[in-house]
Amino acid sequence: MIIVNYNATFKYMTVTTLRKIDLFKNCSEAFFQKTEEQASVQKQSKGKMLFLHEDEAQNFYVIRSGWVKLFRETLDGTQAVVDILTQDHIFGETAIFQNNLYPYSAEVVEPSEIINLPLSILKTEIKDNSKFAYDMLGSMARYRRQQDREIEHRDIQNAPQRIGCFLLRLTTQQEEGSIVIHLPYDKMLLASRLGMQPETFSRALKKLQNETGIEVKGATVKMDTLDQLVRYSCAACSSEFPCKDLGNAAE
Amino acid sequence: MIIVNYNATFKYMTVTTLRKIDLFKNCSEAFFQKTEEQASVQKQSKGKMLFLHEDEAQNFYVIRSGWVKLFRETLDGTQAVVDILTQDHIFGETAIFQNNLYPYSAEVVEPSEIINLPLSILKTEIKDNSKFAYDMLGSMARYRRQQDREIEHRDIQNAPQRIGCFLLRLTTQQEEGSIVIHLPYDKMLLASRLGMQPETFSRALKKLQNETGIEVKGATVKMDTLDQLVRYSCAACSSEFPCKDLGNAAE
DNA sequence: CGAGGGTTTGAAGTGCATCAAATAGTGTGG
DNA sequence: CCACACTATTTGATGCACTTCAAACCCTCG
Repeated sequence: MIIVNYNATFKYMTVTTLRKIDLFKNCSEAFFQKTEEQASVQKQSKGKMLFLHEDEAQNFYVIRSGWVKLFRETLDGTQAVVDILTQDHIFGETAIFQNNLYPYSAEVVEPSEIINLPLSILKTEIKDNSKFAYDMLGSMARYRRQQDREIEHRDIQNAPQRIGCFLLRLTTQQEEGSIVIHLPYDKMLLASRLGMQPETFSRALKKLQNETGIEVKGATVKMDTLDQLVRYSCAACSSEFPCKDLGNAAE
Repeated sequence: MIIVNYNATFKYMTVTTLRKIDLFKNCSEAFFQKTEEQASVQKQSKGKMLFLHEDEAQNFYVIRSGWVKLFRETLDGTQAVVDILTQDHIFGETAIFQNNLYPYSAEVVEPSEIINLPLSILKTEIKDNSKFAYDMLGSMARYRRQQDREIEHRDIQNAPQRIGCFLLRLTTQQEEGSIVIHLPYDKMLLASRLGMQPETFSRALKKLQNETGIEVKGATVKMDTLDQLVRYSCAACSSEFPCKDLGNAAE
């Protein structure tokens, strides 16, 4: 009896989570009902591989909490990070358009709650609900824009600037007084996210301190104002400063 | 009278061109009729700017022939190439999802024929025709995949390998005997497309010759077999060799 | 407390960028 | 058809940013 109730709660929470996600705002009741019936939610710990690049895809995923790394690797094991996602983001969904093969591997990098849903539900909703298809196109377009920016950054920003830019995108919209940022995951991962070595990250962060007067202690970054950081990082970027609106696959 | 006939021919050709493009295969007759009425085709020469980053967007574009560069630039004029497109590819269409602002600038880099179409036609078709919306999602997913690969390449391939990889993607599927490739546009542009300086491109191409035995003369590249090139470039990539199926915005 | 990873620091090497200049190629007007 | 002007491409020399390898330090968690 306890188990049944627990599952019921879980499933209820799943739909609640999905309803809060902007991408699903125009989804049909049929969609939500099917997700309620077929979702499974799992608590995953660091290191768990959810699927591998080129795996046959049955499901897509929604992150309820935690962090997940998407990446690909070459035969010799060198790995390239595609993205690192958190709460309310979806992944694995593009397999629908890729012959049902995942275009990257997915690994949990912080303790996470992951919602697991059949791709078929999503596919049906896209085909039957043109509003949702439209929203999904918008989401893809934003993601594409973000990837373009990523390529640009790696072309024209140096390591300290890339870190500064990343920090700026972590700040919440209107900060007042002293600004405090917590790095969302460990520095090794951050380095790979930004396309550099951990050693380079460490040195670049130190340089960023000297150049902009931010204070770094462990995973905490403090500063009085964003101005310095903006002047330092955004000079080497084609976007104007409050550049957070570029969005992501789940928005 | 002559002018009228000429325009009629032009418009007829426009629709013919669009019908051949895979992305539009499921478009409605209403769509094709509207494009016939509202399309304008222009011959553009090298250097022509079609629109600027952040411009208010009214139209999207289809390339009938030639080459177009999409790029963004920082205040100091440094530019980052987003993509370089040719025949049957569309661009500017994502402005629909970006508050009607173009997310990049577009410049003609070789003499080109460009078809000019109102975004409203496309938007209507997406909303009314779920098959087309679905195809468009597929196209976006493939583009996204391609961008992911681009980031990966810049991370883990060096300059000569990136050139080799690019050459491999230029070869047509089943080559027999001696293989000849013509570089599609000038080397400066190619360099920026691959994220390197012209000087680096020149040296890297020479290195690629020494390492793989390809013969380069001007814009022509000759080789007996792809094997050498595959071994040299694809080692530093997460995709298996015939990796051309990754597609593009127009496919 | 000790083991094992994350992080920092140091030293050296490498690849690409940059600056400068020579050379090749292309289109122009005479 | 040639010479000039201009641009693309190549070559050389040098510098810098990031990587790599190695070792120390630090943290946290059993």
